[in-house]
Amino acid sequence: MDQTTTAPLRRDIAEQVTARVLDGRLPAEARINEVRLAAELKVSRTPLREALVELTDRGLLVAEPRRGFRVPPLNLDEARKLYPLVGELEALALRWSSPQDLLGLVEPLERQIDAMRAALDDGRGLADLDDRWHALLLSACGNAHLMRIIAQTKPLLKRYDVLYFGGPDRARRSIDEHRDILAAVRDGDLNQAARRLVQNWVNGAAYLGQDRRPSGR
Amino acid sequence: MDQTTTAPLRRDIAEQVTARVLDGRLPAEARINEVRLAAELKVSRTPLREALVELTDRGLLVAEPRRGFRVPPLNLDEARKLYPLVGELEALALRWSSPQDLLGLVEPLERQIDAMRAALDDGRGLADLDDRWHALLLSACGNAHLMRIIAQTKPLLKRYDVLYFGGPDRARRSIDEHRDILAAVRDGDLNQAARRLVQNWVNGAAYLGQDRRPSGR
DNA sequence: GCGCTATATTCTGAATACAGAAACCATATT
DNA sequence: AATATGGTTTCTGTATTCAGAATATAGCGC
Repeated sequence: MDQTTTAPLRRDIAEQVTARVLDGRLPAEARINEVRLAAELKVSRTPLREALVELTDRGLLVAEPRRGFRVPPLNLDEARKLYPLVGELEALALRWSSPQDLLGLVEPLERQIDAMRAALDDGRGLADLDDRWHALLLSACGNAHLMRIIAQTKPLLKRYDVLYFGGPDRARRSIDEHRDILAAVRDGDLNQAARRLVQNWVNGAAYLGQDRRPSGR
Repeated sequence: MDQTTTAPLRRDIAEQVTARVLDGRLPAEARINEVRLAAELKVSRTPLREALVELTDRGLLVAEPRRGFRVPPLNLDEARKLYPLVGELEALALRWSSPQDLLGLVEPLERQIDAMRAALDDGRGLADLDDRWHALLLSACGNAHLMRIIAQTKPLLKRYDVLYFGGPDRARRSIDEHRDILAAVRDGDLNQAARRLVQNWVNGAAYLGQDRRPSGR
């Protein structure tokens, strides 16, 4: 069977650096000190730099000529463009999915929605469930390059995602949107489903502008 | 202009390696010998590897766990998915362009089409003009991430593009399609223009099936 | 002669070393 | 006191070195 294929070190590192950018351990605007970060991650600079180059190519970091890597500033304007972008990319993936395979996904997708309803108050858990739901929905798309692009683009958006944490009202609405998307899938109307999927992301962007309310309740 | 800003070496290297993949000096299936390639490019392995990591992340190369980097095989099925993908990405960029800015582009785009008509027999020059036309058409799109994705995806397709080189008949048809796209832009009907843009790419894919032998022996 | 195993070589992946640019700091000068 | 300036230190970008896996080669047994 499959032996333990040693993944290249840069893969792990890229994931860890991504996590640090998303959770703010590497905050916006921060310059990255390669030696210190390498020490923290217990690796040498070489694979770390390879990971940083990867992330820079995806837009999660920026490289300034002789000044190294930096976490780009948070930019509401950029965020407002990213949400529709991910929406359209996912919509494309959905339209290009195999309709039969999609029908097989209806039931697990339904169950996931139930799970989300049960986790209305757990912001982080809900975000995870949301991610998995979208991933599952798009798992029937055979366009590998599109899927790669989506996977590489979503972290850019996640950086803003964590900011708003819509709260239960937003969560409820999003769950309803998921239900409607799923209904269109069940009907075999992929175009309708795709439109609703875009709308789901666009609606997510709408929550960016307003002040971030602490999730107290 | 600011010329003193030394671009990182990996940028040059990535471009040179891309060129070698596209023109076949690094043929499909070829494994990349890092020391040899570094010697040929007169650089050390470190920035070369950084460039290879970049290109792998874009899908132009593949990395096998402990066997290094490889040029992925040509895959007609992949190509047939890449053309519509680039088409949809460009269509998106067009729909998101500033209508006013687009109107300002109509005249230069018209001139470029004339230049293409004059270069009907020069396959390589024509391909260049085509590239520039599309780049110009999308230059009014302000979505930086989408533009980056497009720029990173097109080389994947170029690998197949050079194979067919449709000939003057295909060229003539493509030029007509460009004219029709431009007409829709002139009318301010971006959706129509976007649809025609997708079709232009899809038609490009149609020329792939022809004279390319598969591997089965 | 053919196949298998042991050994040598090659190559990648990672660590370390080095050179030059940028940032920092302290001092001196107006 | 504020600012310019020279020197020092830090950090990046690149080169080189090292270790271990993968592949090729030669030797050995059958």
